[in-house]
Order: sequence, then C-alpha cells, then structure tokens
Amino acid sequence: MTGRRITPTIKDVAERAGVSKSLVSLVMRQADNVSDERRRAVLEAARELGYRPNAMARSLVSQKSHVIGVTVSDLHNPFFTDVVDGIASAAEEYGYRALLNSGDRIAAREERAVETFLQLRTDGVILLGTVVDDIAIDRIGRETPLVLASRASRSKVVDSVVTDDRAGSAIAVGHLVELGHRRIAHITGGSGAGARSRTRGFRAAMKRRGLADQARVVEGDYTEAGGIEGVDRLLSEGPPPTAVFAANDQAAIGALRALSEAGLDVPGDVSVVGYDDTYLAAFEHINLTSVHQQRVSMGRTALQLLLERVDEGRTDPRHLTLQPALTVRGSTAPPRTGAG
Amino acid sequence: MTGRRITPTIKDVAERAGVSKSLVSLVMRQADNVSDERRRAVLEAARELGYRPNAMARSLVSQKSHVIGVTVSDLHNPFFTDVVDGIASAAEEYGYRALLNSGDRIAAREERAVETFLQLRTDGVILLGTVVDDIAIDRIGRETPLVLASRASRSKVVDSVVTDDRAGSAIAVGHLVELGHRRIAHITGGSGAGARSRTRGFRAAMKRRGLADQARVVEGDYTEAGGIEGVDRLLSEGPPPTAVFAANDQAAIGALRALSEAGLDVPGDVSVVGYDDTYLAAFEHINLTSVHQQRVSMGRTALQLLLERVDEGRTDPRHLTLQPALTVRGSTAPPRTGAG
DNA sequence: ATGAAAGCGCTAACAG
DNA sequence: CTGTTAGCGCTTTCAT
Repeated sequence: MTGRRITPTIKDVAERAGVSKSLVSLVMRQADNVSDERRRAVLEAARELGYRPNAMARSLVSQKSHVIGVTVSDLHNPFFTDVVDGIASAAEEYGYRALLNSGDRIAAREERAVETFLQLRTDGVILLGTVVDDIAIDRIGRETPLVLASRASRSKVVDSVVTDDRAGSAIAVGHLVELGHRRIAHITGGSGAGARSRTRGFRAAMKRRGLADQARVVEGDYTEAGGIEGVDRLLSEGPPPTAVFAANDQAAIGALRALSEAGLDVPGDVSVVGYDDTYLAAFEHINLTSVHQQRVSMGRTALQLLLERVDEGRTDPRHLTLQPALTVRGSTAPPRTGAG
Repeated sequence: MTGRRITPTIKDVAERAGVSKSLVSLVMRQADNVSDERRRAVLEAARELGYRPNAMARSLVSQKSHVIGVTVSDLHNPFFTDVVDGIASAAEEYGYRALLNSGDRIAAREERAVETFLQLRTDGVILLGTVVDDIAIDRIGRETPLVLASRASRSKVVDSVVTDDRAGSAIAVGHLVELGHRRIAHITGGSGAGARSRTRGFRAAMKRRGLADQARVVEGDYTEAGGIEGVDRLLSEGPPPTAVFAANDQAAIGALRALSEAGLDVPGDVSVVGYDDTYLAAFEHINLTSVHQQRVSMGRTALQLLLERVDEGRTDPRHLTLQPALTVRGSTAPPRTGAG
C-alpha cells in the first residue's frame, strides 16, 4: 500500500481472465455478442484487479471524450451556478460529463481555461456568461463546437442562448404601471452582461406606455454599492420616484438599503423590482419582486445545442432566446394615493 | 470550414517543418538543446497549422495529466466557491489545472464525479465539503492521492484541512460576553458539516465562562427557515435571550427576520452572530457580525497537501486545522442596561 | 543536436 | 464469438 500505486490495464485483466484484450474491451463496453461464460470471467478478473478503463487511452483512439468543458465567468454568481446545474444534469442524461473551470470575470483566464479544454480534446465547450470578445469567440468556435450561454451573439460559427432582457424589462415596467406607478426610475447595470438590453427595454416600455417623460435612468454597475448610490442620486435630484427598477438583484438590495436609510418605506413609499430572481430575492428578509430567468432551462438548452453539433454534426448557427417572467414578492405595491 | 474539423498532429508539424516528430516534441516542451534554426522552423509550422498538443496522448505516455479533480458538494454555497478560488489559483501557480464537478450534496453524485476523475487519470482529487462517508473516502484514498477540504477526518490514507469550529464558537461567545451578554442562545446546524463542533464549542465556551445555565440551544438546519423557527421557539419559551449565535449566516439571517417580525431591534434588543462570514453577511442591508473562516487559505492548503503527495510522494496522512476569526459588524452591541 | 523505434492503454477492423 | 493486427498522438530511450 505504501509502494507505488500500480493501476491495472486491460492487458492485466485479459491475462487474468485468460482471454484477449479485445474481449475485455468488448465486455467493458457492454457489447452483447460475448458468451456469458467469458463475460463473467472478464468481469470477475476486472473486479479482483480493481480495473478501471483509462478514459484517455479510450478517447485517444475513439476520438471522443464524452466530456464537455464549461467555463463559468463567475462562480460566485448564483445565477450562473443554476445554469451550471442545468448543463450538468442534461449532460448526464445524454451520457456526457461537464467539467467546469472558473474564469473569474477575466477574459485571459477564460481563454486559458478554453485552451485547457482544447488540449484535453473535450467534445465541445460552453462559455457561460463569458467576457471574452466576439473575435475570440469566433476563433474558438472554429476550433471546437461552441455555445454561448447568457451571452448574446450573432456569430456564424457558434450558438447562443440568452434571456430576452428587453422583454424582462417590459414585464417589470408593466407590473409597476399596472399597480399605478408612473414616476419610475431605473438603475442600470453599467457595462455588465445584458445591462444595455435591460436599459433599452426599460426605456422602450416606458415610452410605449406614454411615460417617457416620467422615466429616469441613473448609472449603476450590478453591485449593492451601485444601487445605494443610484437611489441617493435619485432622491437628491428632483421629485422622488414611486418605484425603482434595478438591473439586477444586488443593485436592488442596495436600493432597499438606501431607501430605508432615507426613511422611506418599501413598498409603502417606494416599490422596488430586481432582476435575476436569485435566491437573495427570495430571502424573507429581503423579499424582492424580481424578473425571473429560466436558468436551468438555459443550461439544458445550451447543452442540447452543443450536442446538436457534437452528435448530429450541425454547423449552422442557432441563436435562441428564452422568455423571462416576473416573480412578485413583497417589495412592490400600489403607490400611495395621489403620490403617483 | 464546413467540413469535418481536422486537428493537426505532431506528425503534420514535423513534416511541414521537415524534421522528426521527436524534434517537434522537444520544441513543444521548451527543451533547450535544440538549434535556434530548427526551433524557429518548428514553431512556425506549428503556428501555421494551428497545432495544439493533445494532452491525452501526452498524459498517456508521461503518466501525468497535470490536472487535479475537485468535487464541490454544493456549488451554490458561497463558502465553497471561495475555497475553489484558493484551489484554482494555487493550482495555476504550481502548473496544474483544477477541474470541477458539482455533487449537489448527494453522495452518489459525488462518487460518480470521483469515478470520472479516476477514469480520466487526474493526478489527484480534492473533495470539498464532501458528504460521502468515511469508508468511501478511504476507498478512494487508496486509489488516488486525495485530500478533504472542509471535512474533518482521521483517515490514515487521506489528508484534510478544516477550520477549528470549536474555536470559532468560542470566539463568538467571547465577543458577546465581553459586550456584556449573559443570556445567549444558539441555533444549531443540525446534521450539517461542522455543525456538531460548532454546537459543542458553544456549550464548552459558555461553561468555561460560568454561563452554562444561561445557555440555550435550539435545533436548526443551516437554513433561513431554520433560523426563523429557532427564534420563534426561543421567544415563546422562557425569557428571551439578549444574544443569538447561529451556526451559519443563512440561519442568522432567518433569526434577523424573525426578530424584526417580533418587533425586536437588532442590535438594540438582541445581538446576532452568524458563522462563515459569507458575502451575505457583508451586505449593508444585513450587516451581520460573523465568524470568519480562511476560505481561500483552505483551498490553497488543500492543493498544497495534494501536491505533497503527487509531486513529493508523501503517503503518511496530514490533518490540518485553520484558525477562525471574528468579523464584527452592526448586528452586535452591548445589551440594554439591566437586561443582561 | 537530431532521428528511429518502441510503446503508453485502448479500440477497431479483419479474420477465422 | 474470439483473437490478431494496426494504429490513436505523443514521449522516451537509444543511437548517431
């Protein structure tokens, strides 16, 4: 046990069972055209030796690893980990294995992770919430089957699946307007993923409802601090809004905090809507109405798109859009009478 | 471009550069005993062809993958993702690559993830917050270099690195007692990882300070709901505590919620301390005093332990303990005069 | 400094 | 149904 761990090979099993390597190979791959007697012998020898097929050797010859690589731009973002769940569970169903690598929001790190997957000859790659640019994406897409999750694209060589963020904003605005709100402010997500679409969606929705002049937009950055600053700015300039729509939950939580520090009640004085419907929003302590994305579906869809390329050889690009929904919680209510 | 992607091999590069495969191999591995002229030729051919060494073929012969497998019991737990950061960054420094696989708190899934790594012949495995039992751990430890992170162990065949949870509880109690609290309650983490140690640490610390009779313990389960129930029970039975020490941040947040619903002010009426110091605790909206674990260090340490086995051939077990600290925020303060 | 040959552990025709 | 023969793409002696 203290000596060098020696891993048995197919040859060891063959010798022990008194058969050829091919026979062992067949048995290990559950081929049906093997006599019961030999099969039993092989299985027993394998068990006794603690034999485990070497996946590398196997992939080397079969030119297939049944492994797909996934880079996650930010493992700390609960949104992404839900998407990962979808990817992993779908992969398992289809007989694949998803291996993760975190990029920490740094393009160079993500590219290195991709390089690892390419050298490992994974069957395909999913880039989740990637921050690498379109040029790099196309370059990678020409090297391996590639799909983008939660990252819009019009590439001709890769697939993508995203949530319709403009629609998400429209739903949020719709909810607030139906409650009776008119003076609605929006805290943006700055240059974050999907932030621009969410802001465009907000503006368009307000305009569509004839409230363009009531719409106020302040810059944020998808962080709690950004949400706090955003509300501070909104309260110091002009009449306070009766509702705030933040570009993500973190910013919405910052808004909650700033509003409460300003002595304003949520949802009594001001309603707040977040985006992403992360588990943070569901905390009873926070209880935030939020735009929900189909996270698990996004993951499953990404994997399915990838396998269309890997297993079925599709090469023309597909760009899918998932529809968001609204999870209504306690942070939204009609405005105080006469205040709207 | 639409045809089958054909990946160039070392042979293609050799032919193009007009040299032998061995020469290309040497150049790709930055060997120094190669003439500048040939080296340039090889490098150029490789670039033109878009050659990328096949890591599988390489590992197959060198018996080394430079990849280590990491199973994370719960990717959604921010504590674990920080540990992963530590593992990944240390791995990179030492020339290794960490590949992740989530276990979703299900032993069978974790074991399957491990099986994948074993078949892939990764150089070693780290089990983070694993839920698999000691028997399985020893079995795996006999198959591959293995270290446990955030999971105590006395195994003779694997290493482990954990936080001293009893000390963590002692620090929390010490902080509260120094503020003047005496009637201190504890909400446990049920059967969760480390929960028992935290509770034992709480009891021991209270006893050491002569407050054994003031200590109240209610069962929880590391969730927000558990924290809410815990506080409800504390408030309905006997005199309310002036301080609550929850076994993790989630439960503490539940406690915060229940206390505010009961009309009690934090920290005015009741102080609250959490455990793990996750980013949740740092939200200004939550602002929770919490016991901090050295998460990134834990990850780095786990990787270093693993490499001692992989690179240096160590086989005797090492079990390390990291010391916790307290991050003081706004949820703790002296009790109201005369209330303690 | 460079090349030829052998082989890592496995699968895939091809015979029989 | 089973064994033989070639490789998969690479590293590694061993010559030269």
